[in-house]
Amino acid sequence: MPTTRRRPRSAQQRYQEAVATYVAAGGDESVQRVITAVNSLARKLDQWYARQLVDLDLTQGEWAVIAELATADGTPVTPSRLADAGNVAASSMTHRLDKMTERGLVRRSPDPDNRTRVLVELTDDGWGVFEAAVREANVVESDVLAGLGKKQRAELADLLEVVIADLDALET
Amino acid sequence: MPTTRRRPRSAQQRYQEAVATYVAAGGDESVQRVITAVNSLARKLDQWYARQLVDLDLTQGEWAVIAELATADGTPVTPSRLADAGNVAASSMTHRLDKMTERGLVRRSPDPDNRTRVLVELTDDGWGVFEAAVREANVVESDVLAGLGKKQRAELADLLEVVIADLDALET
DNA sequence: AACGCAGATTTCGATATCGAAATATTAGCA
DNA sequence: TGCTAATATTTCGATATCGAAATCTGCGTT
Repeated sequence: MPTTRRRPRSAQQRYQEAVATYVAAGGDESVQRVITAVNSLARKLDQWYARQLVDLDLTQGEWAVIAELATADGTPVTPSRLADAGNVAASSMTHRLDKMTERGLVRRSPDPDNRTRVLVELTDDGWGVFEAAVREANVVESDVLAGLGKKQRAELADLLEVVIADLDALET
Repeated sequence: MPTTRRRPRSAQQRYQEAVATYVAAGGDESVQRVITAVNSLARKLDQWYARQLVDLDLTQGEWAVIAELATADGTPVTPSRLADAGNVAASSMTHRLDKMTERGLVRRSPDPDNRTRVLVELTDDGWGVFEAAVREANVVESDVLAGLGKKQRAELADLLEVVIADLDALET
């Protein structure tokens, strides 16, 4: 144990200092409050997801693939789309899919319309893992939002959805 | 060019399908709307940050270190704290700090109070990079929030801050 | 004061990721 | 049709990350 055992600053305190620092460095306050909050929250969630994924013997990258495939909603998904979605190089996705195929989580098949393409799908096992993970994650996520009432959650979601709706227009 | 050039689904469409899928898999709707929105937004921001960081010749991991040090606000920062903050193993942080030290972005010094510890600080060059990055990022971030008025931004930030304030209580 | 335990960092071998080049197929055009 | 440019995926060598073990320091007990 170190001589001086510093208590770690609270997430709230760290958030406030971060906003102040970003503003001091030239950011707009109204922007930084929102963006910093979103990023802080997402990173904290990632930490919790990582712990839960250990139980399922999945890496965060593998989970990203499963989630992307599960939410594709019938649309065919190619390796390159998965790479984009996961912020990862296409060559990394090749290896990742190799391992996930070996484990029986996903299946590769040639695109009937275009032989340069490969389509990736979840297997039944893959779907099973997805549903187990969602139910487990929902527990933590509910706790995270426990401080907000039903009305506040809806308000928050509405505002975030406005931002998301604008997102595509920014893709230059 | 493939035979069928599918237009990629909009971010909004993908978000809505994701929420529907998570709910179908057993998640609460009021939870999934918020959490999915936060995660979608954060990942989209990460993509844009990655592009901007190329200009500064920084990886996302290196940026995470710089941001953590910049927002530490005078508090001493150890390698293990940086590893935690960046969701990365302590041994990876050792290597990352080696390279950043070589480049003159950060400085390691022994903790005067405890010789098992190492304290990490930004150099003047490191601060310069931080400020340049914040100003550049603020441009994109402002665009992302362009659809919200001043009042709505404040409302959104207020709600997110409630969630953040509750975060520490969940650290078991 | 000496001992053993706990914490922080680094070292080391295995694995994952990256970027560039290679391969294969398709689209567009003369 | 034949040719060239573009796209999707994989291969390959270099680098980054991981987890376990090693090293070192400081704390607490006897």
